[in-house]
Amino acid sequence: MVELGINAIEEKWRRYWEKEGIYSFNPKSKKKVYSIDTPPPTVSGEMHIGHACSYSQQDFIVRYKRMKGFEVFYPFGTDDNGLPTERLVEKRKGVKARDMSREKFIELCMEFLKEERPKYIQDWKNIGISCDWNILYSTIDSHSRRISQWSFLDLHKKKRVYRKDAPSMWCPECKTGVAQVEIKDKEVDSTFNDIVFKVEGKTLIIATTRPELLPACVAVFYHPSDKRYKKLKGKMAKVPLFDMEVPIMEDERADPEKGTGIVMCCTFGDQTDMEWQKAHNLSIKMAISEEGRMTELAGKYKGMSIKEARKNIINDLKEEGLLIKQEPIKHFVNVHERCGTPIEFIKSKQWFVKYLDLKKDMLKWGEELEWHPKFMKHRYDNWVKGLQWDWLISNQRYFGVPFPVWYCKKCDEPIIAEEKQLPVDPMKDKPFAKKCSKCGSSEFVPETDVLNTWFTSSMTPQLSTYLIKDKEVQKKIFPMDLRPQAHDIITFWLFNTMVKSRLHFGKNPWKHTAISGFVTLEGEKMSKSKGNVVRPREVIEKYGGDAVRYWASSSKLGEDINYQEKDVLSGKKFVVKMLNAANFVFMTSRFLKPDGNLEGAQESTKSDKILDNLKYEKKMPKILESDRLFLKELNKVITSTTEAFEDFNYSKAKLEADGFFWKTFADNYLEIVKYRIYNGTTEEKASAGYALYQGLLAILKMMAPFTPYITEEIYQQHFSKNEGKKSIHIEEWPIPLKIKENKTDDEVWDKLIEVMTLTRQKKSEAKKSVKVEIILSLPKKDLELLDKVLGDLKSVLNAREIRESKELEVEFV
RNA sequence: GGCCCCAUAGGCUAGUGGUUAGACCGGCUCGUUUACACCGAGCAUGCGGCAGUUCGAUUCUGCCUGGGGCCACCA
Repeated sequence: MVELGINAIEEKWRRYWEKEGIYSFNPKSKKKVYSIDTPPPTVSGEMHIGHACSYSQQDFIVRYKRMKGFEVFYPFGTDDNGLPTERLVEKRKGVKARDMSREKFIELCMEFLKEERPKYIQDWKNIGISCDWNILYSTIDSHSRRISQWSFLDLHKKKRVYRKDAPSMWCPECKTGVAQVEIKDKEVDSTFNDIVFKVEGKTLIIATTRPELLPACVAVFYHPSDKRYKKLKGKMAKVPLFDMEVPIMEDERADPEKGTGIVMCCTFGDQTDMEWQKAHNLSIKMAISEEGRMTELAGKYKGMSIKEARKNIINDLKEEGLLIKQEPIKHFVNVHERCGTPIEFIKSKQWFVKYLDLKKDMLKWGEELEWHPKFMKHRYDNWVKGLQWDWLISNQRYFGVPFPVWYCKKCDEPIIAEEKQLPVDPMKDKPFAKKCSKCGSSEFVPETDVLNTWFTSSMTPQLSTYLIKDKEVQKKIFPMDLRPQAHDIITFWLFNTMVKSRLHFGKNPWKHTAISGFVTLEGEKMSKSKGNVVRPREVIEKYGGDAVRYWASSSKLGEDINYQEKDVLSGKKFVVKMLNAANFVFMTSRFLKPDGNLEGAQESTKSDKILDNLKYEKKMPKILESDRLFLKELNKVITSTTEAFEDFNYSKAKLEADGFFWKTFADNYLEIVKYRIYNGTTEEKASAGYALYQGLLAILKMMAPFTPYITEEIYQQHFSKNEGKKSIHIEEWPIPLKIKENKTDDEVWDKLIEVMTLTRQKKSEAKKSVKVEIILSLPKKDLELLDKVLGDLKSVLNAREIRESKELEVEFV
């Protein structure tokens, strides 16, 4: 007696697949390559159910392609550089990056990853993702650093990167630069203050929520069509409290409806202020420091926090009679998602990728990509059309890929590393150049910024492809066939990868993109802050990886899927049913008897009497009519499932294959042949046996992309010795069997099922057992139609006799 | 403010210019124990609203309503 639970079965095959290299990419293969740009998940401790879902969905497609005969290149990577890792390490280790040396912190991050990464990757293995785990990268390893830095070098050569003193988003609380993804909207209470400016001694009232920015005021704007202020054009306005005058200018971005219709521009209160600064070439005044305190510019308010300064300035304005009105309002501001502090714009030297000039091309590139589903392209187009800034790629952080750059200590000229010295750490390494090409100085200072994490992850096609050393093979892999990902990062990952690939290689990185939806719980997006998260580890533990995948296959590509535990339970039911059906087909002694906790498969000894084990016949024996009709139905479902897969419509494929298995195969066909299996002649058994064998094998193959574990279990148990493959997952995708056809086949099969259903109905209405013996009467035309299957019909309905009458009648014996 | 997606039984969903609109979970009525009670058979319940196109609309178009999302703005 061997106790065999579902988790143990899955574990067993997972090990087997790795040991046998079932999913290994063979660079020497003659087959056509199908390559996937697998999303590298951010190492975050534990897999999210959304990951489980979207990686399963891409895996369905990949497994199908593999069975279709492609040499599949399916790498895996983890995205573990940058802020998310820093935060996780800070949280787990209870440290603050800024309280320790940079070196020490980086060391801590690396240690943490070494520990955590394998555990994290295991989650992906557990849901049966069929990656080649030997083609593995991390976005912080030296391989990735080299490629990321090469990307910078190449873009520099192509004059696509530049360094500029520019404002960027900054969190004064965390004292760090902040990326756009880390920003969220928050509604806050604020006050609209009507403040008095003076123009030639006359009062000009301007409304603002940020009076503390008065010292940074550089201009005053009104809308060109605003007649109230037209007369002020070209004049100067005196800023209250601060002894300075600023020009009054026209700009369409000023909204006549808002406040008093005239607005002060302070560098940098918000994005519009930055636009104005640029558009009108205004001077730059920084009233707030990186520490979040008022600068010298603020005079007597210097050193105060933003809040303190606001309070004090308002009091002073009041005292001097320069504050006319205060109105409490609620409005949305951008805040740092971590601490909820409103974002400031702080001017600093940053690196950018120049791409705003390419917007038209970007739209064309998107056009050349095949989107699944199509409508997801709108997100991309929308984003491109709305682009207003070049791509900021430098971050003032610690744990990331360093810029391969030094600066001349004397003249600040950048010195770029050379390709052969990559990967390079400018804080440890020296540039090859001995002297500054501009001023001849030989003293250099390293760049301490790191490349933004998207700068590296936008190189994933190269991060994986370059792990294969053979250049000829690389050409077969890239451009890649498929980029699967979720829709939330179209504007980041997909877009940036597209840009990089175009700038570096002049071509799209992939042919297709498959965009998956989100997992919701009771209709709402899952998120930690809402507390409505489901942990896949627990779900897998309880129901198995196959069951989770089965659930994930029920939603269409691109559509959100609602998580319901009972849907995962359905997956587990499928697994059990499958095993039991195989058990019947082969009449093996192995018997799965699930107990309450769904643990159990066990060997039992109930073998003896049950007919001969199914004998494998490669050649088709003489096929009886109902078996032939069943195989025709099988052919139909093979065709439709294949078509669905070709269209990336895995959910339809699963629906068809699963429905065929449960209804046609298990509930109907098995019942039809049961009597023959137990009591038939050799010929009758052989015919049924052949159809059962081929039917089950095709079902297993069609379901293999969805439930890889149980299909492998059954394949190994019963089929591999005949079929000769090491795994069902490198089997050939089924094709319709060659069998004779008659015009009336569909009609006969449908009639057969109809008569079965109606008879069962009569029995049910009479509250009799389905097995009760009857005398069945059928109209003449039905009898003629069913002529060749009457024997099976009799046995499946337990009819003593089938007679002719006007309509279907059931008489109980 | 711009754009995108969705709307089918109590819940979650499939699907179609003419169909008895199909599953699953749940409900109800039964049955079964020689593959399977995580089973089998049967029953009941459904196309958000208004207009248009059409011989015919749940399906196509427009608007409305409701839900979800992306982007922008937020003096």
